[in-house]
Amino acid sequence: MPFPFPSKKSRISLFTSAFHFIKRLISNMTMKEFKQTQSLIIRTGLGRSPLVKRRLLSCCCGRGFGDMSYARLLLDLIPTPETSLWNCLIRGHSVRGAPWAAVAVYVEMLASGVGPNSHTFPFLLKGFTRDDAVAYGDELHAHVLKFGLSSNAHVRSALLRMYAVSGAVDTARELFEKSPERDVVSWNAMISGHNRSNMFEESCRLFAAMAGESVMPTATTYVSVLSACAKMRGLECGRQIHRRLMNGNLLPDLRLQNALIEMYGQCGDLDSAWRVFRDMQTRDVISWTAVVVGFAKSGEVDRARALFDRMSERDRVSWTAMIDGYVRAGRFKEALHVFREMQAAAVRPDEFTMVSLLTACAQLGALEMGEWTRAYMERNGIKMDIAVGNALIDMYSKCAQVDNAVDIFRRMHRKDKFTWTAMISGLAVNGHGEDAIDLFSQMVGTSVRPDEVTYIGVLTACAHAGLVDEGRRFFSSMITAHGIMPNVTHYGCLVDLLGRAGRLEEAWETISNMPMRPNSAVWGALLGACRVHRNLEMAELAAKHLVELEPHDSAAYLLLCSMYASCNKSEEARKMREMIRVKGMKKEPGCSVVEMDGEVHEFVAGDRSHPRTGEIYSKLEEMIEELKRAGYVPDTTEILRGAGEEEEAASAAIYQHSEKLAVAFGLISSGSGVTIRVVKNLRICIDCHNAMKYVSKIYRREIVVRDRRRFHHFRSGSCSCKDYW
DNA sequence: GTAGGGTTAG
Repeated sequence: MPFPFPSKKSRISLFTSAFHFIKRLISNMTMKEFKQTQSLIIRTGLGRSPLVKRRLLSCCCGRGFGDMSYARLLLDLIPTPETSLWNCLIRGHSVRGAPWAAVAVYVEMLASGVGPNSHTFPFLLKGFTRDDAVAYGDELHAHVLKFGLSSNAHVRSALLRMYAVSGAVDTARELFEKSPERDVVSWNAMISGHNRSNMFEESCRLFAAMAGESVMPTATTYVSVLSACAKMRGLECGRQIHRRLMNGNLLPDLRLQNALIEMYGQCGDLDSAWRVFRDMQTRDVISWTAVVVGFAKSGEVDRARALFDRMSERDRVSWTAMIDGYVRAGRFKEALHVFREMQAAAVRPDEFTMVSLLTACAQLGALEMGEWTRAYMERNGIKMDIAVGNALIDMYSKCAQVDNAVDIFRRMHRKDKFTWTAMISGLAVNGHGEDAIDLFSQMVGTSVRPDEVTYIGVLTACAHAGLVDEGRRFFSSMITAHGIMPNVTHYGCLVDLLGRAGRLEEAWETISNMPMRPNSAVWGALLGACRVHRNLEMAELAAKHLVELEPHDSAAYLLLCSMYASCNKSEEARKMREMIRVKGMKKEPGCSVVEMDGEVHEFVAGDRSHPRTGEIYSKLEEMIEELKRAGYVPDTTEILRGAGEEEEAASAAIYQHSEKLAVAFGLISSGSGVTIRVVKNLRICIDCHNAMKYVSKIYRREIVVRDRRRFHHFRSGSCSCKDYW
């Protein structure tokens, strides 16, 4: 039944109420119902009205509903669409995360002879990511100027945001400072933009400057500034803002309370974080996640887990935060377990989850799981961003697969300092010192600046490659060329570098002249060098310092013991053992992990907890016999024992070292020729190092042991470390 | 008939 034909004025009001009706109707509709409604509209004659066409188009482009190709058809039905209609289409593509399509529509609009208006650019730029901003940003900015839209506040804020997401804070600032008026939205865009570029002090400075210009902050402003305080651990600044908020009228506000929890949590003030959380009337998943992260980061991962278990809703962020909490706590197996729970809960992981997962794999040396993670990303279309790339490089390096790490490195289009640092260190610890140094010179040729961690990789590379003079040069160039002051770790590398090369006097001199107190790593490096270069006198001095720094660790004494023994000073060795026993010093329990079929198996010395423990021990027994037949003699100098204990007991203990158990397990649970990879928490002991060489030869297996300091690739009876470690 | 700024994870 057609509508009656009333006067023009009442016709407009009738149409208006019809539009509102249609709008309400359409908002919850499927596309099919929408098309049915549309045919009804056409039949009633309403469809001829440009207003109705616009409404239909607008609904089609809305979020969560509609169909862009159908919207396109509708637009094509309009003879000469004006800017607002094109804007609808542009907005549709933007909210659907397809900024390139939005740009294409914009270009088409221009080609059809229609110019943009002040609404066009906010729509167009809203969906821009970093890459879009880099690709189209400057040209679109030129369009803004050409069409005379640069004085519009909305357009300017959209441009500010665009420059901020691409990391071009300087351009954003220039635009901001040239603005005729700076309203609160543009200040907010500047503050969040600096947050995005990790320039948190500048965010706080802008916040102060804003007050100087009497611009009233909004809730958005406070959220951004609190986030900056959180990231820069600015607890005092954060507290001041909290006080201001309590005196103002903005609280309670969910987003602000979440930002407060986050700020307190990151700054380590868990009591305050908990108080804010406790006093909230309504909490969302972000509130819960923020408090879980707070506990996890302050080392209370079990408390974090207890809260996590109480969450009624868990999204990918909360799951990832929990995984990361275990990674931070060094509980990598549990991290992997949480990931499996996440999958069981059917929550889709993203690239953040992958980074945490890969970090756990790297630390465990779990290559299979790491490879699985990579394949999982490809299967599920999780994008490999720069952080994922960095995590992959690290994972492959820590699993001794340098070639794969290099492959990832080469394929990364963008590289940040973490990328370069991961690759340089990866090459260095895997024994490719020269390549690491080559890479460093390439890095210096780019705009990416090395930091103190990069230099640790560089110095490690020099040490492993025996490049003493280069190492010394790099050490001075870090100050002169890059303004980085060496810390105690750098001095440790330098001592290691000189010590390995047998320049013990220079190493000693370095320690004497360093501007800070040497730590145990520095003395440990010297002691290790003394052992290799058989300088008992200096070793005793180094050990003395080491014991002062770590009185409960027997490592230094054990090393001395073995030196006394090899210098035929058995009486000193005996006294040393006696002292260790009397002082009740403990050796940190050694622990080795080995991955088989994607599962991580953990062994401590004398471990009998493994389900296949019977088989493992009989293999171990057989293995020791084979080794002995081939000429292996157990070396028990590093074994703690009392005066009455016999050699036999000492060898029994040494046979059950965790890495031997791990290798025995590897031999029974993998096919012939398969490489066995073991990750140990301590340095590998002399006897195990020797035994591994025999195993690699007798069983024709490649064995890779990653210990606390480096990799040992055992192949055909010898080790890549050339017996220096 | 439509618009700009924000928070949780690496």
